[in-house]
Amino acid sequence: MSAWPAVAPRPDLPALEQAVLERWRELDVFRTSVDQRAGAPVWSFYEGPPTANGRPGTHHVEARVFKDIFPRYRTMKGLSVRRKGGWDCHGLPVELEVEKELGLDAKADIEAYGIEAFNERCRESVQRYVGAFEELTERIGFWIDTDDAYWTMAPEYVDSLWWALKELWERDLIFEDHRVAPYCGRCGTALSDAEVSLGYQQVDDPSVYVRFHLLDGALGEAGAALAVWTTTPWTLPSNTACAVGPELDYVLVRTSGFGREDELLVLAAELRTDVLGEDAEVVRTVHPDELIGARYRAPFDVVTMASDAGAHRIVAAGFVTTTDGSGIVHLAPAFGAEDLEVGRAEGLPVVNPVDATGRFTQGPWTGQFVKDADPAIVRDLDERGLLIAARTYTHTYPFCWRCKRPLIYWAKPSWYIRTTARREQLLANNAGIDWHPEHIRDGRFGRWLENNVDWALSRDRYWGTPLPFWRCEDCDHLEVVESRAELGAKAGRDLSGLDPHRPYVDEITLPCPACAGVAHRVPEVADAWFDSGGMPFAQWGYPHTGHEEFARHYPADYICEAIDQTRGWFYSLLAESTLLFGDSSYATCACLGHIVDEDGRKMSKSAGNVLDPWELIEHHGADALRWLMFAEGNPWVNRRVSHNLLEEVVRRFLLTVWNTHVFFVTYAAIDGFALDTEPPPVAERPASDRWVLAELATLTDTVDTALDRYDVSTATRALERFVDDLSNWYVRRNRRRFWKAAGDDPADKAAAYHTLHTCLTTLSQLLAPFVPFLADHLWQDLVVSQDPDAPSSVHLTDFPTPPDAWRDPDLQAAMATARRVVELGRQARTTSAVRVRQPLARALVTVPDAERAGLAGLLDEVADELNVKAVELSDGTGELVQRTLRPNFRQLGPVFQRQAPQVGAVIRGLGPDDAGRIADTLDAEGAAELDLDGQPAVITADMVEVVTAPRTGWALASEGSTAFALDTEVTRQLAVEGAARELVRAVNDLRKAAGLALDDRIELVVSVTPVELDAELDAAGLYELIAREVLATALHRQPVADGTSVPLGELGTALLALRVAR
RNA sequence: GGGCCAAUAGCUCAGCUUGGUUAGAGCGCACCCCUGAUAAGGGUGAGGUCGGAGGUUCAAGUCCUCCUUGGCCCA
Repeated sequence: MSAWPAVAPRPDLPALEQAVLERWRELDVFRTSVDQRAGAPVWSFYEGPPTANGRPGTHHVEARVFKDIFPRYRTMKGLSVRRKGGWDCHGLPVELEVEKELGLDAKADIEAYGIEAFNERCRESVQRYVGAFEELTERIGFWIDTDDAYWTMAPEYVDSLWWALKELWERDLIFEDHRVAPYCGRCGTALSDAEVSLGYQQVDDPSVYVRFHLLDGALGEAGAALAVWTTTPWTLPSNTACAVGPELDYVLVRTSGFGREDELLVLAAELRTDVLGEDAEVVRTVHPDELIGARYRAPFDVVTMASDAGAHRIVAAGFVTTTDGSGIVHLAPAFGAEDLEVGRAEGLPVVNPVDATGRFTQGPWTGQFVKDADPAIVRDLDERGLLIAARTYTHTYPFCWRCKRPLIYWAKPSWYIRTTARREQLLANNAGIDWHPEHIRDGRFGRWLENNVDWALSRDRYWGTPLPFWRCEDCDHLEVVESRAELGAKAGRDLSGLDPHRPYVDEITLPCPACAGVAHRVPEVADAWFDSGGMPFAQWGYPHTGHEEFARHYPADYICEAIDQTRGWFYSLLAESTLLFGDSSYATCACLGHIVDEDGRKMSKSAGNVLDPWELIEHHGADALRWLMFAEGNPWVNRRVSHNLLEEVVRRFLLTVWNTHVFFVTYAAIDGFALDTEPPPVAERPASDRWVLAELATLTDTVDTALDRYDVSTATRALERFVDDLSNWYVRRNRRRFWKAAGDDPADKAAAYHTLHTCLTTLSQLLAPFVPFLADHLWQDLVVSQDPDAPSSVHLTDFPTPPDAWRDPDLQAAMATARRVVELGRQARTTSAVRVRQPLARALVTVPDAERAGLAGLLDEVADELNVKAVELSDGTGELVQRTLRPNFRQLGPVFQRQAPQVGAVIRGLGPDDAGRIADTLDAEGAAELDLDGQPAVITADMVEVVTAPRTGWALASEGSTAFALDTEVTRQLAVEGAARELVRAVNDLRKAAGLALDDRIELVVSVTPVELDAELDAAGLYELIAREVLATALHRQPVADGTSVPLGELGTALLALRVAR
């Protein structure tokens, strides 16, 4: 048998973790843990990788530890859980990072720099940050195979995406159409939402109200005009329709003072005075139905339309509101997303007289930047008598974050995935996903799917998956390829070594199969979310390779990301798998809340409250950070992280585990306890052993069930409670069993050691998925150090299954009662000011009937804890107790309804005599009659709880129907015993002050005065007790020359001296 | 403007799906104890109109409606 390891009373957790990491590396524990489950049923996990475009932050730790815990748990449960890593490599964030490094400012700059060189820099940037992620990943104990990781920029990965795109194309699920996007004319590029949000400014814009003369119906005949509002006069020449709200109220008003006398205008009733002032006279209300379909005269005719059929009429649109404007919205489908949407539904033409630099291409303002043309356009309207009013409007408007120029919303041709064609299936698949939290399904994600619009697939960028679309420059025929192999075949040369990125793919041309023309690749790349959503198949290179792996791992049992991925990864995964395979690519999805700072604020660079994960880990350790993530608050809502919270985790939880562990190992070493000794049968162990094992069994069930349901909160709460029970009840109550002389009761001692060892090793296994470092360290100390044949790491063990012999719910309930009684006893001690070290003679306890039998077996435990010689359990009747009744509303309520509160009051108000009488009646007959304001009311036994309490005049503490009465009389004999206890304490103080080891033996010299006290201590055998307690091999009652004085209150004084025994 | 989430003790959070009359824990605070887990440990106590207003019910922190504040997402 091997020696127990040395354990530090105060551990350096980060250093301990480093040592564990070192051993994991040496023994290749991660790989072993996966490999030893080869052949077991597969539990599939997909890594939704971070985009490697910046250093990892604390929020990455959150997602990554939640991705770690469940695979670890499932592995311990015996499943085969492959952990294939991955890296998202493409996308605008990467490009922006590189642009910043290179000092580039616009697409023109990038093209001047060269796409080839630029993309090379993007590739390098990704690789650089991947390194940073790999480091952190290892340090936090996230077991993911980064050597086996997929990279979305890998040619094979891109091949898979091309296959998917061709598949969608052949199913008619991809099309090209106009798309309105925020656009910077100077930079020549559309901006992403993220970029747009960088550049909002508050500005004054023109706010103009314009007359659109009606041509149809009664209103047209009367010469009425629509009052139309816009803040972008430059879009008016492109007007194709006006929108009204079908639910809004409109009025026809007669007004003067806006350049015309007695004119008739139509606008929203609610906005009449805002637009026209108090003087406008309402002629009549106008129902929207009267407006919808009516034609009006266009404000400009300077722009040519392909066809003006159906244009310049009034349409209905739900988005029209009365928060500002006139309630009549001018529509220019080329310059507004909503405009375009309505325009499509209504079959309106898209009129776009603006080029890619943001300048007019038609009309009198040709060549001008559109926003600069606003004043001239307003002047023109005024000159033609169409201007009602020109005001200013203060609002936030997006500006280009690079060049500070105002953005315009501008329609440009884009590629779409026709997700709307599969909307019902998307919804059905979503309904089958096990969301955590549940509300995501019908809330954020479900709503979003219900309002699904086609997926805007293309980006006019450089570092992305190039769309595999080759278009003939002559006949517009589109050729889509599913791989580099197919591309090579069509191009007639070997392209197997082609880097499928720009600019290389752009250089490939194909002969058009439809005509004699040449097909060039379209310039766009794919939205990087298409890459991410394709990982279920593309990570294996499917369908070109990896059929078997794909089949084995599709769909994922579990994925996890923060809530901001609902419209990102969660959507792209679901959309692609639904469109390609018909089902969802994931069964369970955990959706984490964000990490915020100590004050609940979002962490951001500008607020200066970003916490570097490395700093947190170096201070407190990865386990502390992990436990905080799992245990602090609800994972689905925003949670706080701070040094203070981490310190608390360490103190409250990790160190409590550690202290218990240290206690065990310290005494096991002193005693030479060996694991290979036969453990006493559980049934033969003392009650507290059986109790703690029963609690351990319950804990194991709780943690198992909770993890099975992805519920870390329940699991961590149960673990925290058990650790507290183990440390502050089991160990504290049973300390003496570990240090008492071995000869006294070897079976009891063995029971104690085996019980605590079982608790700690099982705890180590239960903790393994949560705090893998500390758990494995415990395992080394407790198991590996003793048994070279044991699994070399806790992570290679099976999740524990408690034997039925441990289970004992009755004992658990009894101990709960005992502990409640102890609490009351302490309360009684405190109020009576008799310290616990002073023994007392007796106490009387009352508990509810149901708990009496259980408590009876634990009275010694209670007596010992409270230092009372005898704790008696009252039988609830007789002279010593009085009874009162408490109403049980759960039973009373349904029977007495309105009278329930009254009945309850009567029950509560009964004096001890009446209550006792009724309790007896209930006991005998099961029912009793109460007087309810002269009316009889019959109650049954289940409607009341009988509360008994001692009436002895002793110090009393009670709670609910449990009461504790303490006889506080200190007799001379008890006082002398108290003095002996005092001496034990004093000697142990001296031992400690002298720096003695726990098992050093001493010789003790004592001189107690007065002599009567000395004689009493001797007569009661208390000197022997003292000697035993302080490990004195000899106790000399003789004068002490230079001793330590110990006051013994009114009883006398003692002088003490000690030396180490030889 | 729409959607979702949150609001419980000074602070951080449980409890709400299943309504029951004394709403819990940790930290902090006050007082105390222990001294063989000791640069640890333990106890007792104070502290809460459960964000606000209505409603349903014999009974609401818990269910419903509206509102306020904050966060996230979308327009």
